Amino acid sequence: MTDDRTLNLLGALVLALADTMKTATESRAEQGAGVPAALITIGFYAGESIDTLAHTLGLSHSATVRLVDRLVKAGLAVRRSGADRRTSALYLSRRGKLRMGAILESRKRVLEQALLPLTQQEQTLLAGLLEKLLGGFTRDRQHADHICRLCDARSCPEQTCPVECALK
Amino acid sequence: MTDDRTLNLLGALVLALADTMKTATESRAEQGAGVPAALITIGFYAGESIDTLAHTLGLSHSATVRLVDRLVKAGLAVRRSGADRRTSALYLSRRGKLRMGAILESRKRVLEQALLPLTQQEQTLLAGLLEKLLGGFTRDRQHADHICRLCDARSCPEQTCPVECALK
DNA sequence: ATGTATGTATGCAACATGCATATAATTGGA
DNA sequence: TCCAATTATATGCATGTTGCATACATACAT
Repeated sequence: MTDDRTLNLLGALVLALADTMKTATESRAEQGAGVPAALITIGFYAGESIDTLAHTLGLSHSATVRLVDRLVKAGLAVRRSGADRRTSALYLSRRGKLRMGAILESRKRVLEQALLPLTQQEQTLLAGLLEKLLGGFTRDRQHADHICRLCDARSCPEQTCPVECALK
Repeated sequence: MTDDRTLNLLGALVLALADTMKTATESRAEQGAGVPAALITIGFYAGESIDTLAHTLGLSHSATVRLVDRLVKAGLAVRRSGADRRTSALYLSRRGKLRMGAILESRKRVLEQALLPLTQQEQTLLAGLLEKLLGGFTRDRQHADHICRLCDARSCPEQTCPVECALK
């Protein structure tokens, strides 16, 4: 039995922050909506296939092919030959890595700014609640990857990530 | 000085919940992305102009005109004459009100489900933190409307809404 | 009265997307 | 060894939403 007002508060914050993150990260991207998540995913999972990327992004296969086309054309990513001769292995170029860094930085600033109203103590408290929420929310492997598609994996060890841990 | 991991947790939850809310509300809408917010906004602010709606939705004027066209064509909304002879006043039809109810219901279910891992106490705690975050995040009138564009105004009195209160 | 601002509508081009389909490569069985 | 089913990628096509520039009507101010 949840207070309806709490629902609205959560819904509103989620919407507001997601909007702002979207704007901030896409302004650094220049090639459309899926780009930030694509760069970050490829960056952290170098050598990934297009198919895997498609699942993480939640796009159709064809949409992902075009997205990769755009990244390659913009000099941000490269297709190399993968394990199979069917599969391409995706990597970020030097430029792509820089872009990825800028996107992560941009996202970080938005979240830092959002957390300013909370004291250190309150932030720790919030982190605990978020862990529980994320743990309960995660459905499966694919969903987990999708949820974490914009995360900065450098500051989020898998062993303690509530999304990862929910799978075990 | 915020822990980087806390940032990721917040970013991940925000992304995950926003995605799910988007999917849930749009599956009830049938005419594209802006529709849920449009129906809810028109529903709670009957007689609103297209221009005002555009600002709340964060769309260009022309995009909003087409959106309203679609709503009208689908029998969900009607254009009536407003204060001016320039301005149209937007209202929901009977069908539109039903649709709005379904969208709100859908959103509510997602948020309720998400909050299940928390005890009653923890939910109250979270609500307090969310109030602070929302209060600090809100920039101005227009931003406030944008943030609350999917809220169920029936369960969120203006006097205590942190987004509203941040403006004063 | 006349020029400026406001609200709405439309022509146009750009762009991302999904579906259906094509092609190439791998795998597993007969 | 060969053929069918599966897997991975790529492309033609249609659809749908968007913003920009522009047009038009109405309101307002000087």
